[in-house]
Amino acid sequence: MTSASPRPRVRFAPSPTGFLHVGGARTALFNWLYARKFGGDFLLRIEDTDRQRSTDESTRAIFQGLEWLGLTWDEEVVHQGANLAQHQRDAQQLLDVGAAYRDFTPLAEIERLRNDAESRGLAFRFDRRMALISATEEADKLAHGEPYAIRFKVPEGSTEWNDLVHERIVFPNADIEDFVVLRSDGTPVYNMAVVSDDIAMRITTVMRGDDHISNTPKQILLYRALGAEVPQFAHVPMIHGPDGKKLSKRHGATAVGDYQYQGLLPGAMLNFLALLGWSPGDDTEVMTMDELIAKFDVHGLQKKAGIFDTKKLEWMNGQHLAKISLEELEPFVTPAFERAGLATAAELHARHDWYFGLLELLRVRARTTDEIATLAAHFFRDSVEYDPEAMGKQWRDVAATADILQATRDRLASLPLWDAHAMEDALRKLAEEREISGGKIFQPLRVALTGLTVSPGIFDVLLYVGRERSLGRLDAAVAYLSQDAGA
RNA sequence: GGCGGUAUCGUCUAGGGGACUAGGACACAGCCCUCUCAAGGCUGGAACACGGGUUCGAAUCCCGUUACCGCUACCA
Repeated sequence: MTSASPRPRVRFAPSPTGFLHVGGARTALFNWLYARKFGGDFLLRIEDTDRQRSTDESTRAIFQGLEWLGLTWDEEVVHQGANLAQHQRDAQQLLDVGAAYRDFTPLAEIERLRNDAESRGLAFRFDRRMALISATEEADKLAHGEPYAIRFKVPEGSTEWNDLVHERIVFPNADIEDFVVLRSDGTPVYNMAVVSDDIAMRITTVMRGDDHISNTPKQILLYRALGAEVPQFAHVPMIHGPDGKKLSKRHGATAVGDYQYQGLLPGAMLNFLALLGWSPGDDTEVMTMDELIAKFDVHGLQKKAGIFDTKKLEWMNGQHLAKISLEELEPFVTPAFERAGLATAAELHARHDWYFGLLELLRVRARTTDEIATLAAHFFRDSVEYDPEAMGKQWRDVAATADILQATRDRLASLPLWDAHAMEDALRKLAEEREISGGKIFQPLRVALTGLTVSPGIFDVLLYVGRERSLGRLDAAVAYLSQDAGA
């Protein structure tokens, strides 16, 4: 078995047939963490040999997704499609060393036999003898340019490896048929291309989804036949939807980009993904990237598929939202403010202290950056829209409310300084004089200032809405109520 | 069908023979805090798939069963 190299080289090898999937992102993350942890290299290979399904748009989406997550790769991206000649050379080498043979059986014939067997409920298995022909016959077919596939000659015995997450896995070779490595049109089959590329890229540890476990014995056989060192393998579990089936579009958002668009923080996404299928062994959950790197260990990898729980993702995002520095947070929130049409980045920067103070107020109450923008709306708008439910609840007695709001306005207006403590003292005193609870003043006031029954602390709202606008909103509320009473 | 993988609260997980009356987190419920909402704190319900072994002793080791997932292509 191979020994762990001091400088591991790992890779993430997605097919560009769609957006970056959360499952792929997690596989990339584990590889990335492993590389960072041991000072190795994290490489990216785009497996674009399937011309039908591969698109440049998907390739760009994968780059974009990885960049957003901060999962940067160390060397130039490898495009598998560009390595055709190398794949063919390796397939030819298999032929040269006698590890593979030419199969002139027409593809149509194989398909016919397979369909036959299947219609009778039997499993079709390619029989090596079908391809057995004499040397002169083969020379003749070659001379006539007859097409042939190259098949790997699976040896006797069994193939086993020590998986980093599953420990020992053994496959009897008798269960593996002589698989094609190079099609009759000269293109390599998946397992051939992967092994050829991983050898060329000098990959030391192959960490991928456990749906590849069954491919692994074939690949190990290929490494050996090619005289290459067999890398270590780590098969990480899949991600399933809430119904236990493989995560797919019908489960909702599965593309990393969807979450970026919803206002998730990449750090939260990564933290959540890391914990789905991996555990540091203790109870720590909310971690920075540096902590993840420090704590990452393949022994903490789970064998069982995990279910994607968006509730916990949201919670995780809320934790990160509240914990990272405002400087780190700002670049993610400002675009949300711009999208919501609240202010431009320039306007926000011009009011830096006010803006950051506002963020501090709102971030603990939100679970996404978009939600912060939503909560911030009434701090920007000129007028307030009264929520009918809020009015129904806090402004029931119209005349009394107008009266208390007027009194509130007068007290606040008479304050020499627009200061939270002074405001609280004044309003609590007003409540005392009227023999009512503070809430009886604060709640109607909240509706007047925000139109809603929920908001940050009322004195913070007063402070951040500002003196002029606060008093203006109170005037507007009193006018609105008086008009209502008159009607 | 064959082969392979997996199996602890609804979900993510800790656990690697005795510290398990099975711990933490999300979600849920209640309480506290409190001007509302969050956040935070406390409390509660909630799991070792089943059956056999091995052992003085098993969630932990072995075997079987069941369920789920994957592979079984000249797809990736």
